[in-house]
Amino acid sequence: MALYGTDPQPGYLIPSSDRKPKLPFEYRFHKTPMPLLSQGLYFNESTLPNPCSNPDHGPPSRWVYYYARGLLQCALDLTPLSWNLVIRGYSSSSHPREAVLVFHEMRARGPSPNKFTFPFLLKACARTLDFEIGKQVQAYIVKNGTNSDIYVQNTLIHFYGSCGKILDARQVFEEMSLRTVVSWTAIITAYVENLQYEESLKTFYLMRICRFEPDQTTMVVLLSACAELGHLNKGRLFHAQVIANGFAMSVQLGTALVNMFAKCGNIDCAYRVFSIMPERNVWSWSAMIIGLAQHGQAGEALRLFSYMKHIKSVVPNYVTYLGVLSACTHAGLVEDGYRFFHDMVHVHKIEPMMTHYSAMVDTLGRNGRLEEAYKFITDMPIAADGVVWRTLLGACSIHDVRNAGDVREKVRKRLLELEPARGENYVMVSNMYAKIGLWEEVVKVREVMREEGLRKSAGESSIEVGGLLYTFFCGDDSQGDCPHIYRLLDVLILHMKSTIGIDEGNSAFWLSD
DNA sequence: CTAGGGTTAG
Repeated sequence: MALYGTDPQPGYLIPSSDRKPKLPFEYRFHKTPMPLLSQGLYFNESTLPNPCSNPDHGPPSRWVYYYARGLLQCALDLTPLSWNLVIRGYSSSSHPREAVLVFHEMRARGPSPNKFTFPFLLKACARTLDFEIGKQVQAYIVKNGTNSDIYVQNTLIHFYGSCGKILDARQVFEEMSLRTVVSWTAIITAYVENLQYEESLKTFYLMRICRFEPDQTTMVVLLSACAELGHLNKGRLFHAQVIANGFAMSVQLGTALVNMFAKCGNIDCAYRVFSIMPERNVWSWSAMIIGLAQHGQAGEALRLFSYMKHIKSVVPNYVTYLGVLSACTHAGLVEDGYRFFHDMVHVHKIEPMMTHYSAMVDTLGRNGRLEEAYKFITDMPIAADGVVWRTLLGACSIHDVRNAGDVREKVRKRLLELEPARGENYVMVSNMYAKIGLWEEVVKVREVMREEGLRKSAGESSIEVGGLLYTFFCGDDSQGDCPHIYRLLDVLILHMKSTIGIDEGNSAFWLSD
């Protein structure tokens, strides 16, 4: 609930049958003095403030909403503009659903919605992922005759993309008679949001063939696609285009570049971009901290975090803490992990998400503190998910497996109860037993898998060689010289064993299945 | 009064 700030609670509807202007219930019981409608209108249509005109200024105070709604109720002969402003306010607030309710009121007793109404309304539907409502809105748009408006069409693409309906988004895009760079970016974004990164790049090439020039927003989206694909060469190319086009290094563009370089394995370039960014916010800092943590530079990540907080006075958010906790995991800093976790909850009032819990479990587990990790899980205020249990099971497999029987068995039981249909879990359990030589258990687990018809779903990875991206699956031998690849892998494992002392069990664990 | 954007573990 803390997330909702001081907004009014949803579900409040002004009864349309009530002719006499009356203040809403919540309005009457509000503690702070507020302007009374009976003393005349304090706002008119042109001065009605947009409660969310600048999201950086925090959530709007609740009376702004009540006042706006009271105004809609009391005033007669309102133009669509008044309604649109209230719908706009809600669509970018933390209660976007309310925008839809206001729209219903508008249809029931207000003027006819116009072409400005729908972009706001669809934005609200996109934010609430309300596909059914949005679909109805689209039908209404067609009836209303505003479906040829380019703003409406672009928002429709965005809406369908957000709801995971990429085909609907594509259809809207195809049927457009006129497109702008915004339309192209919207459909490219829809592909990225739906994890179809290759398709997003293809659409970009098509965009270029149609002689549209990308802008900053397009580049930001493409860079995030490169980051997800790990496609450093493409990312570099887009970076070059950013420079060649003379695009200003905005916060979003800089953050996207930092993230792309970090995800593609070039932490030095990430840091270089980060250091020349003219402006940074918590997202930029988070991207850099996560990048450093993922590259094993935990000390640097924590130093940066401290610098961000104390010197730059940037307030960390839950993503920043993901990076910080992951740095603690990689550096084996259990006590620091506890301390950061505590700060996150009690100083910054951030409610931990499952990922934060699993990072803590990972930190404890990797340090061999298996009992403690188990207790941490059972003390969590929310039920642990499969990821958390798998994290701890993984820790049981690498730490003192022979003596960890107690925790190990409890974890195995909980995991298989929670996700009995997930093949990967059985593979993990079976490998763990194999490692400590409990072969009869291995046979039992494999038996269960066979009976239930369970298989491990194929893990997917990709690697860039000579500018070409190769995507492959677990056990996939379609990539040409397979024996050669495995021989090379053996050499690499041998090298790791001799340099950092990876033990036999571990490499067997990695290579299984 | 309108459209598209960055950060999320193992």
